[in-house]
Amino acid sequence: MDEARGLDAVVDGVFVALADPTRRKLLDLLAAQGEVTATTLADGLPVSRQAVVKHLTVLDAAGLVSGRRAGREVRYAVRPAALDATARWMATLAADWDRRLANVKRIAEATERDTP
Amino acid sequence: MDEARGLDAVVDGVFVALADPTRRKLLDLLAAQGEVTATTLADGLPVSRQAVVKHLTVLDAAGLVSGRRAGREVRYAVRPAALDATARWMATLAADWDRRLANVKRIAEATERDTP
DNA sequence: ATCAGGTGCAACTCCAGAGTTGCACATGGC
DNA sequence: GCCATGTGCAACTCTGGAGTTGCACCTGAT
Repeated sequence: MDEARGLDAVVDGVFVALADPTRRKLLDLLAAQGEVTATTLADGLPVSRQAVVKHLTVLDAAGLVSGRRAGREVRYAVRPAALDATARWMATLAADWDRRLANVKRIAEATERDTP
Repeated sequence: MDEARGLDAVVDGVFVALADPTRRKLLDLLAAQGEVTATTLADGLPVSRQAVVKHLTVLDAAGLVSGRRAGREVRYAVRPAALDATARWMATLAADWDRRLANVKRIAEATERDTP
């Protein structure tokens, strides 16, 4: 098991991770190439390998990627679970807002009708 | 109309907006209270009104909230559309990753079988 | 044994943005 | 007209994070 934190913590990590454009580009590359090393990823980006490693650490903490050693190199790959969980969380939230907005609108109209 | 930008720009704005905990708290309060002023919102948070106003500007740019004047005050409310769009975008992306991972795994196993 | 390519660690610079304070401007109520 | 309340604008501080550089440490290959 790897998730002892609450859903809120997961969601928070994902948002922070996805807020950076370099990290999103990194996820694009990883999704396209499968299992790649940090050095290879740095070749396709305008930043140093160290910067890539730091980003991968953030993405790993967010549960969006994971790396495994293979000899002298570490291959990283994408993990859809956290992204999917956050997507569902957001969809639920959006639906909740819709519901509340409908309520507020209804009440406002009723009040408006009483005091024109 | 209010959306002349691409979907990527919308998604980017939403991620940046949601990455900040104070802004998420702000959205919570807005969703709970319906239409509120910046001053009222600041009362329920450990930050100044000016900070709240800045956050509301970011949230507005992301399409997550909108404010309308009512006399001498500006009432803000939540807008589910951008959140929902981003949620769908993420869900699609997660599904895409799943698909790619299945492919990569299949190819890797085939290669492994050829060169044991 | 030696070399090359990859990783890990640490110290450093730099700037965007989160937050503050202070004041000027508008608007509704009295 | 006067006051209270809310908004808008500008300048300022300060911390976190993105990025860099330099070097030491492994590991696979020859």
